[in-house]
Amino acid sequence: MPKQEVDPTVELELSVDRSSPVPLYFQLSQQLEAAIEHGALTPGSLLGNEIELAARLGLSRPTVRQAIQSLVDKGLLVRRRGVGTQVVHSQVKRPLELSSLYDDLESAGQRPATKVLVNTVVPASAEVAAALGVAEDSDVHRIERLRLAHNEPMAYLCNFLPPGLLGLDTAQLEATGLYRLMRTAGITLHSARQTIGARAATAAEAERLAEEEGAPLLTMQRVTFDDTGRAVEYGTHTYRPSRYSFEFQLLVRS
Amino acid sequence: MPKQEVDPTVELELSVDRSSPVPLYFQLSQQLEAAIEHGALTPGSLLGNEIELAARLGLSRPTVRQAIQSLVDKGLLVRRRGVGTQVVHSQVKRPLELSSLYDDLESAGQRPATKVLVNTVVPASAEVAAALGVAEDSDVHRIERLRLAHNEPMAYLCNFLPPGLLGLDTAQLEATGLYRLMRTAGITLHSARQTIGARAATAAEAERLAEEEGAPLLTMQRVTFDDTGRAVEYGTHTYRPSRYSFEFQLLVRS
DNA sequence: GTAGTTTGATTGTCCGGACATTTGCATTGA
DNA sequence: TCAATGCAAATGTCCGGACAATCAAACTAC
Repeated sequence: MPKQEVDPTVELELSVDRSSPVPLYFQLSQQLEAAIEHGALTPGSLLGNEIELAARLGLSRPTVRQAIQSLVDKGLLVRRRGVGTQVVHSQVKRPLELSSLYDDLESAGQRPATKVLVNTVVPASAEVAAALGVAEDSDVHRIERLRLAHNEPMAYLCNFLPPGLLGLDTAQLEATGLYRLMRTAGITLHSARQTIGARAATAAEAERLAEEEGAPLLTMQRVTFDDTGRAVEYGTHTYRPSRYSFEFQLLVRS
Repeated sequence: MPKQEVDPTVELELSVDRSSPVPLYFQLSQQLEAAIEHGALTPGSLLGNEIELAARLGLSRPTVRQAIQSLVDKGLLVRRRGVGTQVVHSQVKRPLELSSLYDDLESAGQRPATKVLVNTVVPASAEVAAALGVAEDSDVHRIERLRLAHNEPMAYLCNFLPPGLLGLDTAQLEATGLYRLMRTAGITLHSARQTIGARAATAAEAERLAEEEGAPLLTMQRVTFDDTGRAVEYGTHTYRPSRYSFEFQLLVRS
């Protein structure tokens, strides 16, 4: 007699609230994600078939599929036709997201500090104009900031923004990150194009970051677009590699 | 009389082949993507409502939605309830994918060359064992390669693989990339955890890459997992920043 | 004229079903 | 014993419909 595989979801307390305004598929996917997170669904275990799961919850199969699919897109589950849906052996933290350095540091418990060096309006150089898609020599905001952690400089951030998009208050910039300001101003961030590289520090850069001239620096350039396709920010950042590196998770598009 | 907005999809020749084995939603999404790619669907234009589109193609609305959704996930379209579906103002190239340096170079028309320096089996160090999830001192493959473009060294790649996963033929490694070898060996890549940083070159590193000691180097470490959650590769790479930088597109998870 | 209201258009969610395709396992046959 | 066949299970694809939520524009009232 073959070993009877126990369906883990049977023991799981799954339920949906039909009177709630939050979509049913979302309620389900959140519960499944939580179960995976705290180990109720162990990696590698099968996730019992969709039909029965739908029946037990009183949902339709498309709704259950939508919930499962969202977790597959997050990389938490793997589906195999003819086999079933499996929980991926973790290691999955979170995919690379469009996050600000500020948020990264804050979630790492570093209590970042920001010092605004420059907050002014300048004519756009050719490089900035091309990145933001505005006319050369037209007005753009220029912000230069120094990001500190534990009172040590960590990164030098130079950003350009198109005019009239955002009220750029120096006090607010020191209290939070630029991305958070943009979001609260009603800008829907959509995508960004990034380049990460390295180079030797110039004398000016070295001074700002308390490094020596010629020391290796990690560099990042980014143009960010909102959901209408407008470029809303162009940034040129330099990081001290001893204090910061880019860490992220990628999923294979299949 | 208000200006009559012309629905761009009306002029588009969309059609599906029901006898084809390729899914209908996929046929549609490919045609839409192609139309966006070569400009038949201009950025910012509305993509006429789903219901009518479905009717015109003789498809059901869920099928059309599935096609549209896949393009939304790729960042090519934006949906707004009560408004419609818009083509994103381009700038979108491709999202960050789990690609090999080899493929990157090849698609840039650089005809990369690879020189295998080391291809052997060694006992796993603590670091390697932790990354691959194997016992310390157990056997692992070790590969060291030098990647060249235009006869100039560009990157030094050091990789560790668990044993028995792959036949590692030196000739094959020089002819193509490691990732392509893994895929053709039937390994389904799923996700990877990466760290990108910078540091000064040691004397040995400088010699390998034809740089000077202390010159800035771009570094990348990566652990790759297949869809069963096994770690299938751990790599430590160093790049010459004058020859290579990481360039990619991110989408905001919403 | 301006502010608030209605209304039409469009996507979001959800249902219940049908059949196809793939996989793994058990059975059968040589 | 081993290979080929058949079967059951699971996900993949697709349909047609229903109602809800949201947004923008037209409309109305002041």
